[in-house]
Amino acid sequence: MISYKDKKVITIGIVHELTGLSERKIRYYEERGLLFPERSKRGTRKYSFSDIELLMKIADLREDGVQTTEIKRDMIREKRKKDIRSEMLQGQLNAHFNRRP
Amino acid sequence: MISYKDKKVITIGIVHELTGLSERKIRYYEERGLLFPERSKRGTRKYSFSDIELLMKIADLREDGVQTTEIKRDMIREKRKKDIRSEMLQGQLNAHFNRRP
DNA sequence: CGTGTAAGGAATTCTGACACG
DNA sequence: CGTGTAAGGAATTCTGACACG
Repeated sequence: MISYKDKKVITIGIVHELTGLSERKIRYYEERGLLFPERSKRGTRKYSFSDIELLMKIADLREDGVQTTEIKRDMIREKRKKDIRSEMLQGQLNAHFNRRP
Repeated sequence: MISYKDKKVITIGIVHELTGLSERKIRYYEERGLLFPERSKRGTRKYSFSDIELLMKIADLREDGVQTTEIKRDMIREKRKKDIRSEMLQGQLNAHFNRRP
């Protein structure tokens, strides 16, 4: 289920090229818990294409004056909804095929 | 038709991490015309996931003693075949729908 | 709170070259 | 031919801090 889109391989300089965001901003949004780049052996941050898309969304929201705390809250809400939907789907599949989960 | 797989965004250090090939080898295969990374503004090489897959194939062939010249020749042959196939397909489509290309 | 900037160090990348085989 | 390595410079990245608002 994880493809190229989620592989963390892009350095912060390239992310800056791709998004136009300053490295300061990119690091700050991480500090606020909005995204989680991996680290290479020597400690440099590595981002995925998904991270880049997320950063663009964050940039849009920030332009509208939305604070990072609110952005984080919304992200958590959305994730919860998504988790519930996949739980329900899984439950229905179980009911049909397993009888006993 | 171009997706994340072909976007050139990965620095040589990460390519080395991912493939296990030395930077020397990676640059040399480029010198021999086997792959074509892009350059960032400041001149650092940028590779795609496709490039990484290609590098793994090259590494396998090199292990079998195949020279870079032969590898290049084979790659050109394959590309030609592929081009011909898509030309033929295009021709058939034209014949069916256009009558006159 | 969100972002810029100067600071200093450590790690990265680049090129051209010499070495060996 | 294919690859390692030492060399020197330029660019990158990192962290912690101060500034402003």
